Amino acid sequence: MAKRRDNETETCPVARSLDLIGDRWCLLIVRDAFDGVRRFSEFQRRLGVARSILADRLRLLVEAGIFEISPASDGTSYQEYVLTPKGERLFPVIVAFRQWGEQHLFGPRDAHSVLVDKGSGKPLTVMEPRSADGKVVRPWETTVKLPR
Amino acid sequence: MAKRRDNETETCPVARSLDLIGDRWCLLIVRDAFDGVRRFSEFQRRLGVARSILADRLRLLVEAGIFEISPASDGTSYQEYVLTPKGERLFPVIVAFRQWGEQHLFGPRDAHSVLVDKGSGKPLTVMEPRSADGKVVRPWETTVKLPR
DNA sequence: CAAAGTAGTTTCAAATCAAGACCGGTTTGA
DNA sequence: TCAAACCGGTCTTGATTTGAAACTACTTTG
Repeated sequence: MAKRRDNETETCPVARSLDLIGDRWCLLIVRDAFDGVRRFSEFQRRLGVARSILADRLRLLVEAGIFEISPASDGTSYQEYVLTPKGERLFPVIVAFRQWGEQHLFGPRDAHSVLVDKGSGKPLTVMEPRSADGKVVRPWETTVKLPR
Repeated sequence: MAKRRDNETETCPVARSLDLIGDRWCLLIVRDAFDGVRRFSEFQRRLGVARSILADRLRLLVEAGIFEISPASDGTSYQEYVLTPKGERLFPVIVAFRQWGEQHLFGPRDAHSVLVDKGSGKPLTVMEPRSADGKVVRPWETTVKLPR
C-alpha cells in the first residue's frame, strides 16, 4: 500500500477513511467478515492473499479498532478476528460498492452474487444520499463546507 | 497498485469494484471530481499525487468509463476530465466513506469538512442499507446469494 | 516574444507486494 | 500415543508499484 499521509492533519473524512482502509485487501477482508469469516486461515483461503500481507492488514485493522481479537468460539485455543461496532458500521460502504458494481460492472448474461434480506429473501433497496427532508440529492445539489 | 485479478470470472460485485477502483488515488480523484475538479493540473495540485500516477489512474478511469475526456469549457484548447453517469453513480460510495469517517475517525475537537445539501444548507442524512420494505437492515440480517 | 502554465512521459531509487519456505504450537485420527 | 495435518503467523527473495524530479512539447498570458 502507498505510504499513508499525515492522518492527523487531514480534514476531509473521505481522505482520512481512504488513507486508513482504502486498499483492496482491507475492504475485501471486511466484506468476508460480513459473510461470517473470522479465522486467519479462512480469510487467507477465500482471498488468496499472501499470508504476510494478511497478517499485516489484520494487525492494521485491529489497531484501527475495526476488528478485535477474541478467543475462538469453537472451543479450540485459537483466536478469531471479530468486527467491532466501528467495523460493523462499514456495512454501508461495502453495500455501496456492491450496488455500484452490480449496476455497472456486470452485463445481462453475467451472473453475480446478490445480497438479500434474510427476512424477505429479497435484495436490498438501492442506497441513495438524501437531504435532511428525505429527498434524494444528486451530487451537484451538494457542496462541501470546510471547517471554520 | 496491486495486480488486478481476472475481473471476468469474479462474481462478487464488491470484489469486481475494488479490483477496478479500490485504490486510494482512484477514489480521491472521484471525490475531487464531485467537488468540481476537471483539469489534470488541478487534480495534481489538490491531491499532491505524482504526475505519472495521476496520468495512469486517469487513463484507467477513462478506460473504465468513469470519466470521459471533453474539450475544456473555458475556451482554451486543453481538455477536461468529466464524470460520466457511471462515474456519478459512485456518489453513494464516496458519501458512505465520508459518513463513516465523520463518525469514527474524528474526535469532538477535531474539525472536519461537512457535505451539505445546497438547498437547505444542512448535512445529508446518514445512509443505511434497507430491505425492500424500507426497514434498516443490520449486517447479520442479510446474506449473500451466490449465482445459480 | 518571453515567461509561465498545461499535460503529460521518462528515469531511477525506494517502498510494497507475492510466493513460498520455515516454524512452533494445537488438534485430529489411526 | 504419536504422527500427520492444521493454525497463525514470520522471513526471505525477486517482481511490481510508487514517488520525486527532470524533461518535453504545446498553449496561454502579459
